[in-house]
Amino acid sequence: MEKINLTFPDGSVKEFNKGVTPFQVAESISSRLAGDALISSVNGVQRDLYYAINEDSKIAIYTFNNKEGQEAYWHSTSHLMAHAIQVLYPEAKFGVGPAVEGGFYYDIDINETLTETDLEKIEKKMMELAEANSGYERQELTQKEALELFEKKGDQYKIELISDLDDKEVAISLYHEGDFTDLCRGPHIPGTGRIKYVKLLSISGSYWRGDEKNKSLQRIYGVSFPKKKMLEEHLELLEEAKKRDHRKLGKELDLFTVQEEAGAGLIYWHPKGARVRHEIEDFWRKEHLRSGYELLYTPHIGKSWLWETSGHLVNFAENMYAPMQIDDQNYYLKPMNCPFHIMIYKANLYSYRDLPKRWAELGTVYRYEKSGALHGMLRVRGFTQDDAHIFCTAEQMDAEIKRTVHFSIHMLKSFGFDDLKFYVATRPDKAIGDDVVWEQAVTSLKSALESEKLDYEVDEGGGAFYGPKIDIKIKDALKREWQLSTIQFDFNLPERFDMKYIGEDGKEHRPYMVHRALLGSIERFMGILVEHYGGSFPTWIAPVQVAVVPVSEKYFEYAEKIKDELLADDIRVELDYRNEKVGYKIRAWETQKVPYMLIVGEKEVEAGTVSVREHKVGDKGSMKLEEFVKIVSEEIKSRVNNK
RNA sequence: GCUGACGUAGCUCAGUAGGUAGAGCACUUCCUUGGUAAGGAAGAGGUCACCGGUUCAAAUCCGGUCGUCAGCUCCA
Repeated sequence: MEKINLTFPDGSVKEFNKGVTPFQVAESISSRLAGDALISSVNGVQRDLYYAINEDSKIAIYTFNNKEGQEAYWHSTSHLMAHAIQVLYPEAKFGVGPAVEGGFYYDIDINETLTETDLEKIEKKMMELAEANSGYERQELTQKEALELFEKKGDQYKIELISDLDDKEVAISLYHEGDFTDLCRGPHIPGTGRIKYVKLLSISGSYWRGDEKNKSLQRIYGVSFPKKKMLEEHLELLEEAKKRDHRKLGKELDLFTVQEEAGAGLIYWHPKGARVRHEIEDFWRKEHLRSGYELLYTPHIGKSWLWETSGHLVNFAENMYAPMQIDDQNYYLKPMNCPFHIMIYKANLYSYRDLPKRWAELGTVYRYEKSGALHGMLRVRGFTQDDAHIFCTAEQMDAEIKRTVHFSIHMLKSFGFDDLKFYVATRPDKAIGDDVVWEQAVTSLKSALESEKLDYEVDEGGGAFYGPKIDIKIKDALKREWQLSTIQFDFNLPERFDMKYIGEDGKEHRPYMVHRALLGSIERFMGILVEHYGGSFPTWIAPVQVAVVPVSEKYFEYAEKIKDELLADDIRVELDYRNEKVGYKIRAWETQKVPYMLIVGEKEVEAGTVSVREHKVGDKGSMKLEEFVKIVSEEIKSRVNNK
């Protein structure tokens, strides 16, 4: 028997018979691995477990514990779901059914509208089919053969997909599983029996190939796991996300509303939400001043000249609101702050000695968003960017980028976001500015991250048309990613507005320009903050920091004294005058997620103390008010986020 | 914007063989003055999102508008 050498991910090499399959390789390691193995990769190409290896190769075996294995598992489950649907709805036509983050989906075309009950039916059928434990068998064929097959089935979507493939470049493959056949690149898990726990989560519309001109299909989302506990944990996480939904908490904690009568996508900040916002903005301003920024205020509308010059009317028109006529001139509501900051720059002639200029503004902008895109505070039509523009010389560029990245990390961490991911987005297809400048700018962005020893991913072609950018995403308490910061080069505006500065040589030069937003928008940031903390804000940003709870009205006078002293110490305090028992009041403030309660009754009046109760923790015993003030003030001052 | 679902008191929700509305919480008043997650009683509160249609009669059926939700698309 001819032998081949297989190299494992850890670098070790083992000898096998030629034609060995990844499954046999797994078996040779342990029966447990063979049982858990889902797919493999041979020389970097993902393969089914029964793929015959005929030459020396690098091999890796994937189980559900690997991202690769998980994807295959979910992908195979989507086939199983399609299978079940075909059994239940023989007329069904199938679109695509990939694995996605957190599960899988399949787009199907059937005449009736599916409901939640139908999902249960499909789920049940899937489990039935899984028990049959049929294998996923691969078959390769030519484009012509594939077309004939699906024409016979009358599946126009698959026909369209196959027509776009080229069988000289890629193998066109089918996978058979029981009596279900699907066009699929693979690989798949060994058999349906591996699929143990399935939950179909939701159903919604989606266009064939994501194009709204195409027919709308029904998309069923689901998730599956090999172990019951995994499914339970996953569902718990979804449950937790629902509990933390900022729209729900926004209502419960009376932070904000969006009102139908007043307009979609427009946020009304209630007093409690406004207090949180005030804290965020106050901190933001102080930190910017400390970091060498100057603050600006600019108007909310501007003449069309501004937007013609900036190019917004050409490139951003679909997001701008219709103009209003003032003295026979067209004025537009601003979708961005940059032209205004540039106007301030142009009001003076600067020397290279004056640069860099770092100008920041909490600038409220309005953008038209499609009604279906609106979502609580996360996607709105009017929002306040924590915007800034940096104008500098070419020589200063690298240092400014580094400085901005540094500052951004500081800001995000200050709010308790410690898990950060960095992305560098490069030149998109339609872009202005020449390649050399783009190259320089991208290098500058990358080296800024590298010098800070920060890992980053490159988002090829993800830059704005006017320049490349660094995006920073955070992971919240539920491990969900949100993009917050963006740091963008701009090769466009300095040119269009003919900006200049006088260099050392006495001649005019074009300044470099960087746009940046660190928190993104205050509305969106607030929404994310609410979800991250599940409404239990750190004391320094909590709308109410302390609630004073008198045991009965006999102690109102003492309670008022306490309240006044806390107010004098700049602590946000409320006194509960309600004619209720302590238990009732404690429950009320606890559900309002107030960090501290001070219970005062006869004992406290006599001893001159307060009884402290901490949110989520409970009774902390009694102490002198001064002592409590010291503890809380320190907590606020050092902005403790995680207790 | 598109597809689908939904829109009943401040909030969470009941309410289909079409016969002009109900609960809990919250709110108001009274009783109670009570120690660490809901004391008791009474009361007030809704042109059932809006507009139009079918009908003797519409929260309920039909159409349109607005809005919300899940996605698609897009993004701070």
